[in-house]
Amino acid sequence: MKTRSSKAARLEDVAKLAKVSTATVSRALTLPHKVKARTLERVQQAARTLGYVAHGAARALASRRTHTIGAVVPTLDNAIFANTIQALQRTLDAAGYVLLLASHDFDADIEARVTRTLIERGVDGLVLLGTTHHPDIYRMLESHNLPYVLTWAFDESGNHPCVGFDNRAAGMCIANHLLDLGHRRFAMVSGITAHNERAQERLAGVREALSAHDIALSPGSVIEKPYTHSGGREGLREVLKGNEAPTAVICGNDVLAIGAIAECHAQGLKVPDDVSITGFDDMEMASLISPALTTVRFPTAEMGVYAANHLLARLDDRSVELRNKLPTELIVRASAAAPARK
Amino acid sequence: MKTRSSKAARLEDVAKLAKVSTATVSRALTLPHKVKARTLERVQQAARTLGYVAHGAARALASRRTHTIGAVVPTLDNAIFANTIQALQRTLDAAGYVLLLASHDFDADIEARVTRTLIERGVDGLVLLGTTHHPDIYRMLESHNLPYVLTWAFDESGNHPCVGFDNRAAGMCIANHLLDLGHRRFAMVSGITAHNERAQERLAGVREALSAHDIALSPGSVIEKPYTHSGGREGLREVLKGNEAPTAVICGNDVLAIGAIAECHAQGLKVPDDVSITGFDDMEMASLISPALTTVRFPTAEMGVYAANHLLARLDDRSVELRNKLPTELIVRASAAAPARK
DNA sequence: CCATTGCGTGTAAACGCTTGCACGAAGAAT
DNA sequence: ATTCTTCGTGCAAGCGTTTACACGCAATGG
Repeated sequence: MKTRSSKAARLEDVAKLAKVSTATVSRALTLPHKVKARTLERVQQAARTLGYVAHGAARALASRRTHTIGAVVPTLDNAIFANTIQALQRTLDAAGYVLLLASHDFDADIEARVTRTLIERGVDGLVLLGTTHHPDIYRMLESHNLPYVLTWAFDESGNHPCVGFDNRAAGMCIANHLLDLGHRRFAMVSGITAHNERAQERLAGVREALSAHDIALSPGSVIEKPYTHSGGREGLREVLKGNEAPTAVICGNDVLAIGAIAECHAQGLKVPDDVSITGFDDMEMASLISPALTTVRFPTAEMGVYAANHLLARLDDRSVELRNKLPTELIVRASAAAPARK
Repeated sequence: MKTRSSKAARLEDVAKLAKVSTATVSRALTLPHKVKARTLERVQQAARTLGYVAHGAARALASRRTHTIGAVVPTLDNAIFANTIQALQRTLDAAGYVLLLASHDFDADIEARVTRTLIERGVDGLVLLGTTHHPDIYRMLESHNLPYVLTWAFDESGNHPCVGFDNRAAGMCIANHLLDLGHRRFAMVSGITAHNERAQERLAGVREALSAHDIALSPGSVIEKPYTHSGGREGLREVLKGNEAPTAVICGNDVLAIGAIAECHAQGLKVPDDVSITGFDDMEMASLISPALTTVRFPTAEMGVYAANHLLARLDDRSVELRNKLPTELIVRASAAAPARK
């Protein structure tokens, strides 16, 4: 039963109907304990009959709060980021906040542009992914005094609030596992390392672990590809071209690894008999493909939850630890085994 | 080089620096062709030196436009929805719009609540998924006169703007394919059909195709499970319990199908030799698992693009067709084959 | 019994922008 | 030269809230 015909009800309409001032209506709706129970009820009743829905922009303008958090991610096409975002959104929603989402496809300039757009839209806080960002981004964050938190990476410099884990340690971890299995000839199908410290760190971790065994990755055995299945397929093909075929191929994430495994199948290579393949992320699919993927599990959903709570706390002027390093875990499955003796 | 110390620059600051009125600055920034080239340049220069970023809420309040589009999806954890959202966000971004995102985990009440929240935040338009929604949602859309578009389903009633495809036809299509292969004993691991016309329609389509061959799905051979891998695994187990084992199991989407195939592997059943498995969606993973999945391809990204353009057109007062039925395509791969002769 | 406190409410001034209207200048038409 | 447009700009009135402050009243304490 709509009472007004042309336009949506405003605070003033509710006030009139409840025979109180707009101030009281405003308080009744946002700080219920501040008004007498009797008034509260009248106001609520009036709001209900009018189908009142607050005008967010007006509210934001007056209160200088939008109750909106922005998130900028490389892409949602990778299920693993979608996972973090899903957790983030859920946690924000429970606290009455809404998520503004943007993606940039691993392009630093686009990232700067969309971040600006989000700030312009008045987000109360911002979730970014990774530590490497366009200087403009950090500049805007600072000049707007905007709470933010970096995810998916742990900022060793200590300059930025962040929640993440040690990508380098993860790289070392997987490399050591393969070394333990007896592998000595390695290749890596990495993600694009430019502007992506996650990819850089994983590669660095691998290199570090290998060098402890006096093994170096030759230039031809490190291929950078976009984080897609076809990137994994191509990467595997290129890595095989080298003079000495690797017995283990470390992929920059599970998507690449799954692509690489598919390519092995296509080429008649047996995994792990002919070649061991590993990933990073432990996305759900990792356990479902065959052979099941050996990988490193990252706390994707936890990061979303933590990022949300971190920002909510700061917006509430509650104190929080600025940085949070979450644990990772080596997940041993079937895709990596001891190399065939030759 | 920040010029102001404490607070962000406002329009007035820019105006002062450029020695024009705020009106002119506003116009220079939003309707550049309305001001003289010389003035425009002065204003832009001033805006740049001050690092001016418009205040979205104020702008929205005055112009009654937020340049924000809301989207409400069941979940992002299914890559296939993430795919549509990714395309949606990209298209909106290109037009200067921003995406407010919410999810509800297939809960109709949560959906109504978050939709309300988005409307409250002042979205200019709304993208919903499916045709079945809480009456409150349609009520709010109407009373706020809010442009919206339904996706992932084609509204046969003709009451709603939509972009989607014929889920029932897709169901018939996959069933007919299996019938053509010679299957006669079927089971279906469906998604939860309550409040989900997509799941209902696919099931109905399957039933319709089978009944043309005088085959009926017994109650025990239709299992409803959440759209998760483990749902697929459990579904397959339960479906196998019936007195007559099916030679073909139609799964409600690819996620269920992948789970079902994994369960077959776990049980030592060969796909497709012992049992054929099919899905819906043709998510990327469908072609990468083994056996590769026979499924029906849905135009997921196209829906996102179309939904964005549809809303953008209406917000621009350009005319658009209200409904758009996109084609689907049977993708024949290895997971379904002729049943073994017995 | 008066002063003090606290509570519930109203008044009105922001909040930072957009935009209808008015105005003057300059060019076009008569 | 005079009138009519057109163009570029400024003035100022909103847009729909929140919130500091003021006010009146009741309860409390001395």
